[in-house]
Amino acid sequence: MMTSMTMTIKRRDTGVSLFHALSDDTRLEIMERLKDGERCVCDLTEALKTGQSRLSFHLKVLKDAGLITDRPEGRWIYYSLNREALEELEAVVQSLQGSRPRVGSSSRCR
Amino acid sequence: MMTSMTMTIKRRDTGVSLFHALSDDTRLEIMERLKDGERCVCDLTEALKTGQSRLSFHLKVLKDAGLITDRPEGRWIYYSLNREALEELEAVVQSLQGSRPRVGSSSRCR
DNA sequence: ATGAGTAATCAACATTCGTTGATCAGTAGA
DNA sequence: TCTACTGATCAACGAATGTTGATTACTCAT
Repeated sequence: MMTSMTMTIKRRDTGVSLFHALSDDTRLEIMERLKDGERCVCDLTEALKTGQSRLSFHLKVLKDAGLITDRPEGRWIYYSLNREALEELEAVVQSLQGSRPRVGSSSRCR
Repeated sequence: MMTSMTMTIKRRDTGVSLFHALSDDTRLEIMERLKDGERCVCDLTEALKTGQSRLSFHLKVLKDAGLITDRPEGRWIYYSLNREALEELEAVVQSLQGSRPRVGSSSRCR
């Protein structure tokens, strides 16, 4: 549990990698598609109408960030959302919203 | 108010630009600093111990994404968080978490 | 074993992003 | 007006990211 309102260095790193993974239209659309349940790469290729290696690249980015997981079955590989990573993401966002400015906390330049 | 669980194209675009703006350590640290209240560029330059043009570049990215606003006063410019953009961000994150997979919604490849 | 299907990886290339130092525009004070 | 100061913008460069087509590894069916 995170008690401090100040984001730790570790949490900032986590935030940077989560935000980076989501900072692409194709990857956000992949996340969208996975909300309904797991999907194999062939489904996604068809749904997104894109090349296989391109999709594979983006899946890797999401997987490396921990946002999705994969499960091989036969000759297919199924991808799913990782709900824990999304909770972590929400925590990062909330820590950005967290504190309210203290009265008189504005700096004064002279 | 967004009713559909499906992210619209517009919301995806918003998401991409918000996530991109936050996908950098320096920018996340700027957001951190602004949580306490508005700060002028000179304060931030000193706090982050970085060059002026570099900081200005990152402030512009955050501002273009709508995450911060600026207010000129005399020869200084004060930056603040834009709470609305943070709420928008939270909404995007929640829409990623939104639905639970329906039973039997997994695709089956044959 | 062979052939077809699925998906990861690689190399090459193009595009985008971040950094640096210089210049420019605006403001305040002498 | 002249000077000092703050901060945006620009050009040049290098680094990181995304795209494409080809290759590779693996599984399944025949």
